Amino acid sequence: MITIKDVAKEAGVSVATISRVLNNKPGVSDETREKVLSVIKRLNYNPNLLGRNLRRMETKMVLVLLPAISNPFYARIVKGIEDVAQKNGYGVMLCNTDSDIERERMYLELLKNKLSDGVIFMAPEIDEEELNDIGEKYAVVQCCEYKEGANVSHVSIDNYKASYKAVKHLIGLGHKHIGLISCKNNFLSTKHREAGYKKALEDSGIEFNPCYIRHGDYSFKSGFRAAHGLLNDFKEITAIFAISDIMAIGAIKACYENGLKVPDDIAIVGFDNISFAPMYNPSLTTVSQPKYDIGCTAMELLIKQIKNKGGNKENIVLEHELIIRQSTVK
Amino acid sequence: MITIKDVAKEAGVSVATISRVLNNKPGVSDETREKVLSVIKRLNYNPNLLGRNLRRMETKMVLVLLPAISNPFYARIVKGIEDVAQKNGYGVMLCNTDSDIERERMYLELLKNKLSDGVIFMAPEIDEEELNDIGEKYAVVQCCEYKEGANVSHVSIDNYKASYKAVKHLIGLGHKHIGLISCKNNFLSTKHREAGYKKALEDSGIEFNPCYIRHGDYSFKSGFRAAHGLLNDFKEITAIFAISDIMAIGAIKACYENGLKVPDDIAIVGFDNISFAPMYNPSLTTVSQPKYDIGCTAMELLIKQIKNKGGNKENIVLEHELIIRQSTVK
DNA sequence: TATTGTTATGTAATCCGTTACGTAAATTGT
DNA sequence: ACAATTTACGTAACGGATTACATAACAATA
Repeated sequence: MITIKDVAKEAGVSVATISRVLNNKPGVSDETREKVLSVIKRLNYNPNLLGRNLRRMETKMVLVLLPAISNPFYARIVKGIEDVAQKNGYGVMLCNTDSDIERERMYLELLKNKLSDGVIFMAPEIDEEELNDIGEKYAVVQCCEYKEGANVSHVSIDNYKASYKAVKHLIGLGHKHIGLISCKNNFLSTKHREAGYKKALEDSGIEFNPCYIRHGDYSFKSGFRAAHGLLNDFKEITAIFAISDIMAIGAIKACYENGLKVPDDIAIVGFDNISFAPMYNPSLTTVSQPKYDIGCTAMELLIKQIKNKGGNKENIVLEHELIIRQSTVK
Repeated sequence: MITIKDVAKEAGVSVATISRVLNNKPGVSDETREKVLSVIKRLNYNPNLLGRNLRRMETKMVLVLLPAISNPFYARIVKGIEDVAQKNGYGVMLCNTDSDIERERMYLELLKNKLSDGVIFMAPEIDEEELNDIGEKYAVVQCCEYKEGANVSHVSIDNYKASYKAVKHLIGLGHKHIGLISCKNNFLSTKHREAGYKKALEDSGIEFNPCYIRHGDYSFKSGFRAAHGLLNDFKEITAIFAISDIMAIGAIKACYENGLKVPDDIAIVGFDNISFAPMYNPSLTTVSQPKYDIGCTAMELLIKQIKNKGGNKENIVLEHELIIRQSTVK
């Protein structure tokens, strides 16, 4: 392997000069600089970042922990993160936690072991306390999903308002019996979306029926089953709001298999506006999160923290938007 | 920051002993070992891997370069890669290249700079020569998509046979005018899938009509447009084969918007069996690749190369399967 | 001419953990 | 009881790049 020493010897200068050239530092004559550069090229030298990183005690790498890359919801967010990262000279490592706390902890080792300068959680599995501990020592940002108690920055939308708006849309179309497909988990977004659903009903003088809520796990199948159950048990239901697009799509599929047409017989609203939402048949009415901006903002917060050695915690709420498509209106 | 020296001082032993305990090496008495472990826990010490990696000249990290994490096709493959990696003590960094050769090169620096022990390409943008150069010095595996000329291992299916089988399925259902939605790119898979299409027609005595081929870019929209064009220009077409599921889904959507029912009026076949294929309405007939196994195999090959310092190039072809769903048969 | 400042470059310490080698003590064998 | 072996540890070199500090050459100023 070629090291900085080899280059120094070949160019007839010291390693310090090579280092200065590599890092574009002043104090090197143009002549020497060019000679060094040509030797670097000739020897095909690549600086060993393990050495540099050890010395500088930084890696210019950040960790992004996501429950599943298969979830299309994250794609645009990650794009935002990557674009900002690249602009600032950072690399991004995406890591799948599979919503498994052990895997999450395993990847967090990369942070503790100095192999990464900071971390963005898409949906932390660890609890408030652990998150807090990490947040005290390292640069951490939560993105979309977050733990309320933890003193750790986050970027998200107002899920309560968004959900409220989605259900109000259905009510505005004349629906009075509206099912909800939610999830059994501790996510704050879930709690807020359920609360928004209830508030919208209440504000419109519609009585809340707890039996109209079914629980899935964000999967297509769970959405399918939940909708199937709702439609069988409550013939009066004419609309369903699902707290994720994938479950909403499962619900549409269930409607069709039950001989019901969407939106003619049943209206469906999802949440997230994943890339498949406009592709589906019928295309899906849903709440759009400004995913790209969320990603950009999260990365910007993280970089700020890295630079300030962990200072400034901030919480940022971005605007959502209801996108009306075929699944509620012809 | 707490270093190995602090731990050594606190435990009253030398750094060598700490290191031996950290790495489970022999030559430490049980008593000392326990004392060291308790100090490590008490001080909340995390070894700095930058030091270790520099000394060992390895990182136990591998790079996975994929064109877009938003493409659901890669999800299961990545899962396979990760599972095998974890079993062998490797971490996986996923990196989005956006099919951008510069971004790809940027991430390849991580390999050249020793921040990663090897790389798996999902679809290399760099040409044969560059790939060859990298393959000579580093551990490299190509996964699914590959460059034929490069002397670099790959894992894939037989796209020619798979495509042949898909088109034969349509012919077996009585279709004689079959459109093809392909892509304009240099992927070998594309070439092979087109060739399989032609061969299937030929073997069944159906004349190949070059106008029946339209080109997309793997996107939903491009599939939509291609199908739209085909249906408008050639009323006799009763079936369409798309070389990717997403384009096939675009095609289905186009059919519905043209007032044609799938599969009653038009049969559609896709390729890849992404997670959305069974969810779609109608569910999509498609060619399934053993994605999880492909991922596992690729990672196994890579680990073998890392251990053998770049030796043994291997090419492995895994079996595909045609999955028949609603889009071709009621 | 003596002094000060500037520029280009080199020397060596440093970052943290690993490991080859050395040593002293304990154990075994005869 | 003595030599040979084993065990448990320590010392210091090492990996590659960075950087504080030192130095030498030269120019500018008084």
